[in-house]
Amino acid sequence: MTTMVKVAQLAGVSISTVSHVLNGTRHVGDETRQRVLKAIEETSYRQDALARAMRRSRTDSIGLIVSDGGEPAFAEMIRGVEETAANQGITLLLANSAEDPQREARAVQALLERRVDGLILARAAGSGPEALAEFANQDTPLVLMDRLSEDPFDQVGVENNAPIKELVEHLTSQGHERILLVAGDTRVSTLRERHRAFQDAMTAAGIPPSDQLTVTAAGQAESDAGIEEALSAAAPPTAVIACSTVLAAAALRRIQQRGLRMPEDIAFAAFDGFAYADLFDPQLTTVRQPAFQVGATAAELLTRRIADKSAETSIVRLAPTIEYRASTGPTPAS
Amino acid sequence: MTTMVKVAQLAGVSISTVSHVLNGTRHVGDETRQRVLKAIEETSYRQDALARAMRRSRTDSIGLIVSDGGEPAFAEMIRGVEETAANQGITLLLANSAEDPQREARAVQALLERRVDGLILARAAGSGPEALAEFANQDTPLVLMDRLSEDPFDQVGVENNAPIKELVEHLTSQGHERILLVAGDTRVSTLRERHRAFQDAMTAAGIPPSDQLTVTAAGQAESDAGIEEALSAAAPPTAVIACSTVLAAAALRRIQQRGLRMPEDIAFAAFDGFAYADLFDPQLTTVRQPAFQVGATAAELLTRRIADKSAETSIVRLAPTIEYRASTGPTPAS
DNA sequence: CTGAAAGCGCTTACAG
DNA sequence: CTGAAAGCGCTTACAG
Repeated sequence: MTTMVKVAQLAGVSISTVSHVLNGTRHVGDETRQRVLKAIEETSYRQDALARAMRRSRTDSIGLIVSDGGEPAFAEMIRGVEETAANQGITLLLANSAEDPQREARAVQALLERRVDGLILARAAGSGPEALAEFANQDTPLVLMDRLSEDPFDQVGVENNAPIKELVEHLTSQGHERILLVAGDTRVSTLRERHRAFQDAMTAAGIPPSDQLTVTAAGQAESDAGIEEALSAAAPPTAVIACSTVLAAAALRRIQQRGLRMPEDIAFAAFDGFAYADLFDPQLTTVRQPAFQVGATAAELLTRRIADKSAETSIVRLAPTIEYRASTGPTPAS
Repeated sequence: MTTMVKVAQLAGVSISTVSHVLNGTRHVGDETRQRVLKAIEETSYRQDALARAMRRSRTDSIGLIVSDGGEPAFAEMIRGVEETAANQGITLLLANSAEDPQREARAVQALLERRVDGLILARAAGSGPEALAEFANQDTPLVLMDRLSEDPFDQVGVENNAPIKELVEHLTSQGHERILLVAGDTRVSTLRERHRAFQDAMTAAGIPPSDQLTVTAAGQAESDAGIEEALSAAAPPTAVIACSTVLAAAALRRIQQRGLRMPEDIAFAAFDGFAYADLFDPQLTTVRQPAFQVGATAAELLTRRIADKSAETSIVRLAPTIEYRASTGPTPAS
């Protein structure tokens, strides 16, 4: 492998000069610079980012740990982070905790050992507060993505209250009173917020939320069972709101199995639904998250923080858009 | 930041000993080792992977460049690579070329500068052979993923011939003769292979493939126009095979717009279709790729190659499974 | 069983 | 306008 020493010898200069030509860190005489450039070319020299990072105490890399790389929304967030980082010459180190706090903890350690300049974290469902203790001392900046908390870090996620409220109002205005909420694992902050927003909106509509019409469950099997039970109750729901893609899929399967028509027998809406919700029949009402933008914003918050560790922490909530389609009946005028 | 020096001082040993305790590279007396461990604990020392990598000429990291992070199949491959790497203590550096050869070239350089131990590449559509020249000298191992080529590298992708052949036979056996192939950008090797397989299978069935019933196009708009033209022809197709998720979505939209019923008016099948193809109505026949497995295999091939640079190169083709559903009419006995 | 020292490939004051 | 040299934090022969 070619190093600066060889380049310097070939060009007849010192390695200082090679370094300065490479990085543009000080003026180099035109003729000298040409010789260096030529030597770089001839030796097909490539800078060693490791050695550079070690001297500069800066790697120009950031880490991203997602809680579920399989969810389409997270795939989009990853794209947003990557693109924003790449545009700034920053390399992305990616890890997936798969909702396992232990894997999350290992990933945090691995990335810190690699001296990332900062870290973006979408926490695993069961991840406790100790996971964040590491970052309290401000050595390595941390940005919380999607799954927010009360901790004093930069954060970016989506607004969960307003869309749920709007959805509930849309359904209740059509006369729905028995609305099933498939909320999933409420240890996850997004799902907890949506659950809470639902209860508030129902209460505001004068319909006390009932446990029979709320499915909260950590696992897939539990969710399935809960949905089945709710749909087969004596007074079944006339509408369903599912709080995530997987939950929506689970609910739709049960609805199809029972031969229920949407929206005649049961109205249906999903938070963060399917990539091609318009291709379903009936087309599905969906709360669409600006997932790419969430990732891009996380990367921006992080680079800002890296540049200025003493800046005020900011918490960004991006607004999802509700795409009304046939599965919830007539589209509201908007 | 704590370094080995501080730990060594605290424990009253040399940094050699600290290093050996940390890495288990030589025996250390039990009492000494305990003192070192205690000092590590007290100082909350964390190894510097950069310095370590520099000395060892090995980073325990690999790079992955995907051509389209937005495609669900690639998201799965990324997961497969990440999980396999993480299980071996290897960190993943991720880049997305977004089908842009220039971004791909930049990503390759960035990852090589970071001294990844090896690279997995799903090439961008328009990427030429010069992109691979870099790797001919065997310095950094390269594995080609999903989009294969004639070049002498380890490669992993899916078998494209057999599923297309089977699909065509399934359709022709039902009497379909005018089958539209939506092939997309045939500069992409997977799409080129599927296109070719289609022509072969049709010829074998005694139906000469026609240009009117083949849409090859690099861009979305072109594809849309081609599909529209084919569907509105005097002798429209009675069946459609779409070669990717985006192409399938484009075709389905046109089919829905025209109010065509599936499979009565037109049969439909997609290669690498939708995450929830069973939730569509009618349910969609889909060729499902083992995408996670493709990623996992890529990572395995790469680590094998890193361990033994002189091993025989291997080309792995994983078999997709065809999920027959209502959109292609009666399911074949299997 | 342990330590002193060289060196991985850079950047960056310091000096002229 | 340019160079000599220290040092980033480790690993690893070499020596005892």
